[in-house]
Amino acid sequence: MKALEAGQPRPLSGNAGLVLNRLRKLAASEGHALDVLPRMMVRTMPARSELICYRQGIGSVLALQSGWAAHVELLDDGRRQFVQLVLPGEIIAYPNPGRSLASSTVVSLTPVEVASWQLDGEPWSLKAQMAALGASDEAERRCMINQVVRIGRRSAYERLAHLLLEIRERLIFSSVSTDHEFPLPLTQEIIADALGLTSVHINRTLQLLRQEGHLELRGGVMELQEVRRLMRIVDYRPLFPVPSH
Amino acid sequence: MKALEAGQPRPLSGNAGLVLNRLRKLAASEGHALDVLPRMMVRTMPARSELICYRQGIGSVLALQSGWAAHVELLDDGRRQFVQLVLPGEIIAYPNPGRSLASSTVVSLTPVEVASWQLDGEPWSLKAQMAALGASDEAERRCMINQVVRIGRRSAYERLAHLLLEIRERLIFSSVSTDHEFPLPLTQEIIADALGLTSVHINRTLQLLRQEGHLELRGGVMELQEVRRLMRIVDYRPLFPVPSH
DNA sequence: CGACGGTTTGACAATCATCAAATACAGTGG
DNA sequence: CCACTGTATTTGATGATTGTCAAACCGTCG
Repeated sequence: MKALEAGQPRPLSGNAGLVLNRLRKLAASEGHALDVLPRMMVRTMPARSELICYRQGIGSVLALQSGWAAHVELLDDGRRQFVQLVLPGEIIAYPNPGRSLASSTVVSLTPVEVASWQLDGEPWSLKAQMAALGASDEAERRCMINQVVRIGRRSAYERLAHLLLEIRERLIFSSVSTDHEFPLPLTQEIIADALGLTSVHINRTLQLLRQEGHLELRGGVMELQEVRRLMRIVDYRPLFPVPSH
Repeated sequence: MKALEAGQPRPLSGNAGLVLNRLRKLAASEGHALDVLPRMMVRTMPARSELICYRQGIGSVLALQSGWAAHVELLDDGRRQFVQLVLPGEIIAYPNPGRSLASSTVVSLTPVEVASWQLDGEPWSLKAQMAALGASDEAERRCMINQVVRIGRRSAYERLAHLLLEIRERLIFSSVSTDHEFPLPLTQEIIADALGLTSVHINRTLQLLRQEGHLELRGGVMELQEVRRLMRIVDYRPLFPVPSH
């Protein structure tokens, strides 16, 4: 039931960058202005750490300063399902008034830096923070809906392409990647457990997508080709409203 | 984008029963006392109505006074996935400060009565209401996690049994059914679209479960046999903490 | 009765899982 | 720098689960 033990917590010096930036954007989308966050602490943890544990109390806001994580569920015969990925910059969990127990377990998929801070401050600041967290929650919910539809009603081919498109969009939103390339530090087995497939099948599907010229993957960097076309092919709908131009 | 049009809204006379009862229980689990709700309106709608529509504004709390509904997603080639069922007594949607747009479409699966009321009142009452809605949200999130794991990592046999067990538990929690019987007014096609399978396969799996003596289904009433055993077989974990005794 | 929606059945095909082994790759210590 | 170890990827062969298509059946309602 303990978690978040590795690494010494240290105050965050320079860039609260990713996290703060993303929360600003989310707050803005709700019509709130978010300037600064309370003093952050950062803790480094290796891959496969439990960042939070189901039913554990949540005292502060936790976010991924860097690295990847996921909400995970295990069946008693060893089957594993990643319910939802948590990408760099995104919120891991936060204390929601009234329900401050974690509703699922979150593990790191890579080495991570976990930022944490108390949810407080001046009323106006707090309001902006809550708005940002609410918007984050909302986005998370949409991702989970995507996840259900992907797994429930799409072929392996579609699942994989759709997930990659979603990762791309979320990473772009958090300003960690540009239009056509993004880091993908996941093993094929992890991808499999995120998509309800086997790693063998992920491997073959990946090859197929590569053969058909939809993607290139070298050294943990994914490059999707002709994103718009791929979106049409697998019926991908943007999570965030597209800026009209 | 319009919704909730059929039926005349009428004030709820007698029993706000199910909904109120369930919210009371949820509030209590958060340490709040919920006595009464603001004046409710009830509206009757046929099956297949859109109760709320994705991105539609939500002005009041909506709950299922009676009947069944579901959050639904459609792919452009006609594939359908029910992301989550909404059972009698449960909340359909409510205006969350900061994010008051519906995050998915909800349709009725049977004729329904939709109760609605404004989220207001004395501060202490409002607080209790928010606590109840928060707890409802939390339960919903757990259901969605269940849904992802079911679809992602379980066989057809397990999926069906697991879903039935979940429906049973939720209906018991809302006091609409007793220990060993519950109404199941869903077609096999609806169940299929909830489980990411085809109706043909649902049919065969149902027969199998029946043959093995796990269930009996007559006239829309489901009777699960030896619930504890079935729970063990499909690794079902209760949504709500079991009252210790 | 006829029509309609839902269920049931059968034959067959496709997708995806399983198992096992080979290959590539990264880190570690000599 | 190289062998050595462990983990991740790739490949092949085979099988199980689930989907597809089509038709028959059944109950209800007009």
